[in-house]
Amino acid sequence: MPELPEVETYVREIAPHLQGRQVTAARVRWARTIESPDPTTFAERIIGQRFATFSRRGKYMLLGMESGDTLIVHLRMTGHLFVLDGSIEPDKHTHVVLDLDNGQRLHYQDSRKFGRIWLVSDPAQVVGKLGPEPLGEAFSVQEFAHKLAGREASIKALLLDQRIVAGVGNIYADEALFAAGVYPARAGGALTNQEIERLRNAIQTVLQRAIQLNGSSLGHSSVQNYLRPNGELGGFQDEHKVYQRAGEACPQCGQKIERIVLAQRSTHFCTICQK
DNA sequence: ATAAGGCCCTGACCGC
DNA sequence: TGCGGTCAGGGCCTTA
Repeated sequence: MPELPEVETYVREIAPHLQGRQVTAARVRWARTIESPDPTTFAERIIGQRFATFSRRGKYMLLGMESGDTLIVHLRMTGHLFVLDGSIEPDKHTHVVLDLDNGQRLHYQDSRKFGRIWLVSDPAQVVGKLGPEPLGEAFSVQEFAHKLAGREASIKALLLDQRIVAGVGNIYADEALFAAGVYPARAGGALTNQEIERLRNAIQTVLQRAIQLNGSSLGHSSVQNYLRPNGELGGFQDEHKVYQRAGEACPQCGQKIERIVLAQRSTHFCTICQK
């Protein structure tokens, strides 16, 4: 599922295909994909606009238009963006199609229909409540410790809370907790300063390595939850130490990796290495 | 304010 | 082969 490294890869790889391109037509084939404005207004408003800037905030892609509007895309579980030749017709899972002035088309495809798209004048109305970027200076040990202080919820649940830190999802939460040697069910407020620092560093290390490898691709050919815009797989799934490896040997100690459910999410960890 | 549970969705997968 | 049930999960919403 697209988390920070996957969205980062998306932004980087799709930018050259969209930079400077003008939208000449827009089709919304599944209305609920467009969160704001309403789908009809969305289509009218985006026609004639030109892509100018490309960035990411948490798991949100921010495509800045020349007009000052921002096209915001959240891929959620199975969303994909592809820039394809205009001769290729959208498949049944393609919910939004933008025609471009060079004959190509931007397809938004999402088999589970969880993903959402916004066209707004102020991105803060969508991403304003997010916590700090985990790879930025704002994600300090002190700030992190402050957010965890007094919290009874599991550290796993808190890592998934985008107001605490933006961009970490189920995969990278499990991998970072393993790398930091922290048991996922521990109450967030019970972590020592040393553990909080280890966890912050682990989040950064894991995310940076995943970005280097263009993210993690999991799933099956027909329900591939993440593909790069060119259709290729990411590479970090081969370096997952615990995620979706229940029953396999821990790469550090050989103990069997366990799977439990926390915050309604599968959670994978080593009973020996994570305390 | 925090925590927990439901909801949205569809395809894969399992048991019969 | 077909059918029904279960599972996965991000973010938002409701409930306690």
